[in-house]
Amino acid sequence: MSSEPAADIVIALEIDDPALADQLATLLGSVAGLRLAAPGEQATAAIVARNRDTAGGGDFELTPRELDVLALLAEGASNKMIAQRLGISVHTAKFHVGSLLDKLDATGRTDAVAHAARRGVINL
Amino acid sequence: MSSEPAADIVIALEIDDPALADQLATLLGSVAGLRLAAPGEQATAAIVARNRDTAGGGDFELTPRELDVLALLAEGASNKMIAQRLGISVHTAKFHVGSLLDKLDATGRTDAVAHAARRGVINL
DNA sequence: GATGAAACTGGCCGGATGGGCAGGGCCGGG
DNA sequence: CCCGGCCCTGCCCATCCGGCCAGTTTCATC
Repeated sequence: MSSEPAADIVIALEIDDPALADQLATLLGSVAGLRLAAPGEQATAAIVARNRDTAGGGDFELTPRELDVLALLAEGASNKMIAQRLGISVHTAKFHVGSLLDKLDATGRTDAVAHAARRGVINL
Repeated sequence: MSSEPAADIVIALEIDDPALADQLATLLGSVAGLRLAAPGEQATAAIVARNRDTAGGGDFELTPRELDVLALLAEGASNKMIAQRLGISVHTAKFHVGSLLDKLDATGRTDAVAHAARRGVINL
């Protein structure tokens, strides 16, 4: 293995705004001596948003009930647990989870909490 | 969408480590479409240190392979996807996920990524 | 050579998950 | 009054998940 004198600086993008994140990813992707972090990778530094601008594209509105199940989802709760905690039936829990997956554009509950955490909808 | 780079992205450096800050300043200073913020200037984004020292008591010893599947887990990947991405069988993927659940004290894969994110093992 | 850890693979099975279908009630805007 | 959104519930079904059993190889250490 060719050991370079200085390893690349690994930078994680923690930007809510998809457009801005994409711009930065493009700009930084071609910079030598610097590399974007893969999901889950330990980064040296992170880029965070500074000014809170109203997100134009990825704007979604979760209903109060959906926020409830999302919080429980982040705790690793099963549909049965969600139903018990919220005093609703398992079917309704699945119903809300389904809406969450749709609105968050997630393939599963794990992906849903990851996306929500990335966008700052929930706080892990 | 023809989005023209109307204005440069202004980035503030908020790094304690002078050496790292200097490196980043040098690297980013030569990137077109992006400039560093003047002192006190309103920045679009900020770069913060993500150097987490996990040394201490509660530190996990996840094997390299387990870190691989954990990263994919954070992307919402199914066992099948993990197997394909890693070039292993679904059984082995499930095996590693099982070890992960055990070591992270999680009840499921969703709980596992939440715990891992909370403890800084991964960054979403 | 033995011993252990890590990685890998297989089968089996109960339960959870996700998506589809179908309803219902409540409430506010047009 | 009717329509739409939100919330709730039921059933069916293919798939996935997690845990159990079993085995293999490779590698480093003793």
